[in-house]
Amino acid sequence: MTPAELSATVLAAIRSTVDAGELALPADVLASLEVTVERPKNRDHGDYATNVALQLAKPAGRPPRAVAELIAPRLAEIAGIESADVAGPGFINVTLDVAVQGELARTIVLAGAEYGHTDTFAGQKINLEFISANPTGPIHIGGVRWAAVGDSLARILRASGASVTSEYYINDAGTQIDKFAASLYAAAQGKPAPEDGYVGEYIKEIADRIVGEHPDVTALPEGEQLEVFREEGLQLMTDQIKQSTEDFGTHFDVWFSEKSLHESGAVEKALDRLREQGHVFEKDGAVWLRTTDFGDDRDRVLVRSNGEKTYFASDAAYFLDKRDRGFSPAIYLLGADHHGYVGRLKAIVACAGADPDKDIEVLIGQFVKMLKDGEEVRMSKRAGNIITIDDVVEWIGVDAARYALVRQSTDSNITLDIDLLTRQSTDNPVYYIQYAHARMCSVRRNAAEMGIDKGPAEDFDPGLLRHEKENDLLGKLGEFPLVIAKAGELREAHRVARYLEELAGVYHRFYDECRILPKGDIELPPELTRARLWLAEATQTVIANGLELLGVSAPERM
RNA sequence: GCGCCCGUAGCUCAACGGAUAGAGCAUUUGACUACGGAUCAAAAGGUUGUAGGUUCGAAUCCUAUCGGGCGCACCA
Repeated sequence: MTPAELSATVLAAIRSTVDAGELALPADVLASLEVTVERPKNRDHGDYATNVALQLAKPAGRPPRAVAELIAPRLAEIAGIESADVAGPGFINVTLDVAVQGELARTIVLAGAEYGHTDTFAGQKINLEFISANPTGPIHIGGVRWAAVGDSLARILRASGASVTSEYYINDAGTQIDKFAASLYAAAQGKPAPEDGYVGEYIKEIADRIVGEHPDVTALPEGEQLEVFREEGLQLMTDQIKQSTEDFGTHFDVWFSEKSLHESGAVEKALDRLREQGHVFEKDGAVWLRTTDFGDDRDRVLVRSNGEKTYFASDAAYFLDKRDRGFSPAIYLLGADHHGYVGRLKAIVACAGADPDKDIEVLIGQFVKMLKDGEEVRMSKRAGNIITIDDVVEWIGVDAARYALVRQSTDSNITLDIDLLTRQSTDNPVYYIQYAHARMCSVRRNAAEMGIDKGPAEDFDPGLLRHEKENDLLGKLGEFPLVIAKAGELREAHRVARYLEELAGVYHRFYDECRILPKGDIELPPELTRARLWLAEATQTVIANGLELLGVSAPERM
């Protein structure tokens, strides 16, 4: 019995208690009631515990324990439930029959890669935009965090049934691109970089490549040269970013060009649509959007008095484009330096007649801080000390990098010690998880050599899995679908990572105490060996499925 | 000044408003005739920054305050 099935069972028991006239509950309370069951930390509290009686105490007008005393006996009568006891302030602790619990192993193995997937977000069409760093340089360590988190979030939401389009917004219009072109031009000419230009080593490399492919370029008039450097540089830089993210296991379904919004007239059209909604006005020769109507702290300029459209105008056009493509919500994953954008983005949505509470979500992630020799490293493109996504991959590999970045809540600043990273230290918990997976694979290899396998599904006897460590493991395996759904609902990918660490721990402890294969004078009933092979394979399945959600490999050997 | 995020073990971090706040690293001590020791067992480590409040129950919610990070453009 899975936790979800148990929740439904508890709900049914409550309904029948109400139907029998033993418990009075307002109809709306009963209709909207969500029963949660959880694995108690203390195993004296049964296999699962629910606090539903505590929640119902007030609407029922009865003490929580009294409510629990009504529900528990009905649960205890249900087939598969060994006992249901009232404890503490009114928790109901449920213990399942061993075989009912063990059945989960067969369920998981048969479901395979599908286990953990639910239809929680079925029907939702979600747009998930992340990184979207300017194509004027390689993705640095800050962007890498979003590459790991955003990509994992996309996978998690898909696993819970959502249709997700991952998207990278390329800021290929505007003055920063002019500066980029001018910087390339200067580098090619051997001149010092322009003021406020881009300086890194990569500028020289790109300039050299362009000159290599267009030997005549330096002979052209300056204006034409700038045009070549702009177009070619943009292309090369974008290609590099695409390559880097793909190498990192992060895939974008859509690469969206800001320039295309201008060229297609989408920005103009967006301005018209906002005008129709009545939130556009003119002042001091500029065109403004009255975002203060919707909680922004000041109104924003759409078209400057010199006639140039602002970045904000293309932001508005971009959101409308997403909306026209049918997404709700459009999720933006932004760095902490952009949190001031939340208000204005929401205001765009409201001004466009959409619902800022439903059609857009802005997730703010905190920065990655770096330590070297015990001191914080301040990156600056000017100082040429930027650490890129490719550097990180080269040092520790994709698995360790993605894991280190995704295992922590994006609400927290994280600190990465570069010395530790470059030393490829094995204290990264990702190895603990991968090792559990590799260990299971090794057991299966050994079993195969001994001519043993888990046997056909109909011969699996779930009632044999009665060891305490087996019970722990089964309980943890059962949580997986809920963890994924919760991580998706809260947009918190790190929950999956933390869960896998717990699961790997429970597996290692099971492995330590419960021998799977016979050896020498260790006697093991063949049917127990087979049952444990089912359990171990179920664990392997869940670890592999979980790592897949994080974009981390599940190696068969390490 | 206004706004967003954070403050939990020596360090890095967890904890749908739930029962005795948990892991890893580091420290101390055990288990190598190993189904892979990249493991396991155990010890030690905490007034959840501080002070109030809300309730059956607060690390979590509210208020104040202290400390840290990041923002407050006709820049992109």
